[in-house]
Amino acid sequence: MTTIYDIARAAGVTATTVSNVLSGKGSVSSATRARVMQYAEELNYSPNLVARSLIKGRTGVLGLVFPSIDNPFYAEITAAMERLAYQAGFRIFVSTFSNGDQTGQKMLKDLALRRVDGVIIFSAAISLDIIHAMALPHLPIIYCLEEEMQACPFPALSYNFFQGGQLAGEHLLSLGHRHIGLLTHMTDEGEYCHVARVKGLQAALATYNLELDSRLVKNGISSVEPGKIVGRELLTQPNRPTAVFATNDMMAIGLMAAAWELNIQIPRDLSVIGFDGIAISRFTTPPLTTIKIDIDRLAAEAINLLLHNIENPLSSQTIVLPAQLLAGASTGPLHL
Amino acid sequence: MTTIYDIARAAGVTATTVSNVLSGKGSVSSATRARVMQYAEELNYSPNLVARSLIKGRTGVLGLVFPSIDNPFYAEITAAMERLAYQAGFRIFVSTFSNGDQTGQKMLKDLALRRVDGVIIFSAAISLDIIHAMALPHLPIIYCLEEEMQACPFPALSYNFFQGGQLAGEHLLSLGHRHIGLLTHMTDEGEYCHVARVKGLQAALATYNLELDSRLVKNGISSVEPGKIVGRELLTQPNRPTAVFATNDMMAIGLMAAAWELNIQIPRDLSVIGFDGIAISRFTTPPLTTIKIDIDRLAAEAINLLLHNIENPLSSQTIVLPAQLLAGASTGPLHL
DNA sequence: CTGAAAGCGCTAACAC
DNA sequence: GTGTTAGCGCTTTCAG
Repeated sequence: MTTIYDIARAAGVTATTVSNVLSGKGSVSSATRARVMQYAEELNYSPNLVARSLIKGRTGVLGLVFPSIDNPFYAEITAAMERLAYQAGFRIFVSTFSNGDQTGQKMLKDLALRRVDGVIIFSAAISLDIIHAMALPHLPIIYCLEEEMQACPFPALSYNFFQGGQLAGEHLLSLGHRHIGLLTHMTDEGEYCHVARVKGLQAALATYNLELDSRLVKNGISSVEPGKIVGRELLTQPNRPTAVFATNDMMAIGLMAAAWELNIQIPRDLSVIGFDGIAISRFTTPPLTTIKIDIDRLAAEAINLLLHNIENPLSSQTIVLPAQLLAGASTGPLHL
Repeated sequence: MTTIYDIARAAGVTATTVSNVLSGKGSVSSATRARVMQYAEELNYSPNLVARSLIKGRTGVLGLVFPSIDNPFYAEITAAMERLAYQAGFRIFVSTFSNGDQTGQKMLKDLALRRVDGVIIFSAAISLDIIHAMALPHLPIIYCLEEEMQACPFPALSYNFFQGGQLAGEHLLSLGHRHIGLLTHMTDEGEYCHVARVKGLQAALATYNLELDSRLVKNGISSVEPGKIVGRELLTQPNRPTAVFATNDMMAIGLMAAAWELNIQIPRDLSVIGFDGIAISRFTTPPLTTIKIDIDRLAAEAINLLLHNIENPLSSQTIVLPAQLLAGASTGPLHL
C-alpha cells in the first residue's frame, strides 16, 4: 500500500504538500501539483480512510439496527436508507437481531466502538434507557417505528400505528364483518409487540359496541411461516372468523397460504387485511389489502434527521406520520 | 471520549500498562490491574476501534456487493452472511447497485479505501478484469454466483445454473408440456443475464427435439413488477404457453399475479416454475415449484472461503454446488 | 512488572 | 508555495 510519504519521496516534496494536492486545500504550484498527481497515479495511491477517520473523528459510517432483514419490510427500509446514505457520502453497517446471542445493547455498543457517526434504531427490543445512555456522549441516534411514541429523550420518527389499526378495523367493519380475528405478535410476557395496532382495532370495534373475542386472537412471530401455522389454527377452529387483521404483511401472507391449503377462498370466504404495505403485497393472489407505511418517506425523514443530528445535536423531537389504507382484493363484503 | 491516557493519568501509570491490562497481554501486577480496571469503568472507557484498525491494518469489516437488497434472494443471503460474519467478529458493509450512478467499480474502490478486510461480490455487472485489479494488492475477494464459471483468477463460488435450468425444463417436459414459455432477464445488449439457466432449458428441450420458440420468450428485469408486466404480455398473446419457466422467483411471482388477473388458473391452465427458492416461494398460492439455491450453504462456504483468504492468500479455486428441484403446486400435468 | 519511544497514515497549525 | 511540528488513540518493541 503506497502512502503519501511514498509519493512525497518520489516527487521530492513533503507529505503536507501531497496532502494539500490531494485534498485540494492550501496553495500549491501547478508544477508540483502535476508532479504529485502523476506519482500518485503511477504508484497507484489510494488514501487510507481509516487514518483519515482517526484524525477527523468522523468515519462516514451509519449504523442500522433492526430485528431481521428477512422481513421485506426491513429489507426495503435498508435499501432506501442505503441509497440515501450513499448519496450523502455515508456507508451503512447493518446489525440485525438474527445474530443469536446478540442483544441490542451489545450491537449498539459495538457500533459505538467502531465510531459510527450515527445510528438508526428500529425495534422495541432495546430499552429507551439503554439507548439514552448511549446517546449521551453524543452518539446521534434516531429511533424509529416505536408503536406508542412516548416522550423520547432523543429524536424519533414513527407512523401512527394506532390509527393504522383503527383503519384496518373500520375497513373490515364497514364491509359488514363482525366476527373479526386477529393475528398478531406478542412478547413471551404476553404483551403485544404490535400493541398500538391492536388498540386501534379495539377502538374501531368499540364504535360498533364490539369487543375483541379472545378466541379469535392468535399470536405468532412477525414472519410468514408462523403466520401460516398460527393462521391455520385460527381457521380450523369451530367458529372461525369471517375476516382477519394480521398485524403485518408477512403474517397475512402466511395466513393466506393456510387458507389456500384449507380451500378457503379469499375474499369470498375470508377477508384478510395486513399491515406494512411491502412491495410484494401488491402481487399476492389476491393482492393484499393492507395498511401502508410509506417506507421511502420514512427513510428520507430518518436519514435527514440523522444527518442534521450529526452536524449539530438536535433537540429531541418526535415526528409521527399517518398510516394509510391500501386497497387490495383480499377483503370483501361479508357473505352470509 | 476518554482515552487510555485519561485512565493512565488517573491510575498513575503509563498508557502502555493500561493497554496491557485491557488487552490481557504482558504481565501486570494484580494491584495495578485492578486499579486500571476500576478507572476504566469509572471513566466509562470504550476503546476506539478506528485507532486499533489503523495500527493493526485490520478493520474487522467485510464488504458485500450485490445488485439489490429488495430481492429477497439477496436479503436472505445478506442475513445469513451477517450472522456468520458477526460470529467471527466481523461487521458487514452492504453496497448495492440500487445506488443510481454507483458502478461496481466505484463501490469496490470505496470499500478498498475503507480498508475492509475482504469482499464478497455477487453480480456479473463488475468485470473480472476490474475485480482482478482490485484483488491484486491482496484485497481478499470471493466471487459468487456467476452464471457460467470460467477460469477465475480468484476464489469463486457458484451454483450449477445450467443444471438448474435443465432441471426446470425436464420437469415441465416430463409433465407433458411442449409449448414452454420463458420469462428471463437480458441485458440491454440482448444477452441473457441468466444465460446458463436458459442454456439449461434449451438442453432439456433438445433432448425432446424441441427448440425455444422465440415468440414465447419475454424479457424483464429480475423483479416482481416487471415479471407481472412482461408475464401479462406472454399470457395474452395468441398462442400462449402451457407452462413458463421464470428464471427467478420474483418474476415467477409477478407472472402468477398476471395470471390471477387474467383468471388463468395455476396449475390447471398454466404451469409456472421459478428459480432461487426464496423463503416466500413456499407461501405463494399455490406454492411455487422452483429450482432451489441453498442460501445457507452458499453463505457458509463464502464466508469460510473469505475468512481463510484473509488469513493467508488462497489459491484461486472454483466451487460449484448443485441446484435442486423444489416441488410446489404451481406446476402440473398438461391438460388438453 | 512498568515505562519510554516510535509509529500506523493522515491532517492542521503555523513558520519560513 | 512549501516544510516543520505535533497529534488523532492505540499498540509494540525494547529497556530498565
